[in-house]
Amino acid sequence: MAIEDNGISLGALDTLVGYHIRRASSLMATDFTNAMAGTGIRQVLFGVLSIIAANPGINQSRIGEALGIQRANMVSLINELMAADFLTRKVSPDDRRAFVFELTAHGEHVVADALARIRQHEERLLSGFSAAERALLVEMLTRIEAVPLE
Amino acid sequence: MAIEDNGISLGALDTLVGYHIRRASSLMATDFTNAMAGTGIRQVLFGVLSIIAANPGINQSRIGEALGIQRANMVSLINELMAADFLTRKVSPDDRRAFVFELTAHGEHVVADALARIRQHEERLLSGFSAAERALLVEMLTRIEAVPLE
DNA sequence: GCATTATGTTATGCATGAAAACAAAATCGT
DNA sequence: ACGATTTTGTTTTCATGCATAACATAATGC
Repeated sequence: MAIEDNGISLGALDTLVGYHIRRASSLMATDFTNAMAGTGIRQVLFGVLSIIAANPGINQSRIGEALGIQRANMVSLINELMAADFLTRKVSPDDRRAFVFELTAHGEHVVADALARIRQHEERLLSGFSAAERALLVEMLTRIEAVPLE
Repeated sequence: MAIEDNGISLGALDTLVGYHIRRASSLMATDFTNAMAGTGIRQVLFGVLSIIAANPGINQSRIGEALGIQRANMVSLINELMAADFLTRKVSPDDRRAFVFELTAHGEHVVADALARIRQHEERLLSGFSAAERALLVEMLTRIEAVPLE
């Protein structure tokens, strides 16, 4: 059983993939927050913006579907992004219940800026990884994401 | 840019390691919760128990240090585990401010049961991974954990 | 045309994590 | 030995994330 720098053993956690994913996720989230300080962009919000940028005209439910966010929790996220003038929202011509979204010019700019910061942030945390290693890591994580939970 | 099963593109997210770690973490957390239903054990609680099991006599601050949990947030976790009779807490002979912890017999039993469930849960989500791949994944994640955030 | 499903919404609860401030004890520096 | 500093556990508070239930309105299926 490996002993950490601080002399504390992780015990069973040491070999649990889930634990290390959780820790890495928390760590990256913290650095992400720091990297985005002052921009008002959080991980989820960037996710939503990225989906809209790549799928203009997408509706709320499908954004949530892509990101694993429930319909109910999408509402306040969209409100937040609308209030910040990152999005335009129109009633779908095909479905009067649904809204379709696009980025505003301001939103486009913010996404570009955020992306630059995020790339620096990832570079900072993944400087020890070659491009091939990063791709391999993403590929492995994607395989986990692909597992159905019943 | 890759298109997902549902026909929605992830856009910039697609190549961001942080996004995939976040998604995998959330996914594993959900399945963990299901796997532990009825036991009262959550990811954090198992973490604390595992640290105590591997380092009997450890104090509260150092548990938090090992897991990246702040002192303030350790308090209610410990209270919860004490209330469930998983732990014994004694004042440290070396430091009258500090408590030292050990698992109760009940706690030992619960950890063993939880670990069995967790191994099944990991097996379920990582069935597509060889032992070498799992080790590689953990090794890569550990390298991220090792990066100082200033 | 009626039952069912989909979309967006409100409200609520629980869990996580960060921050500030505190008392009591230990440690450090001189 | 004594005063300043640090450490330990604690309370309180806040922001965020994620889940569930229930609802009105619109679309779809039979």
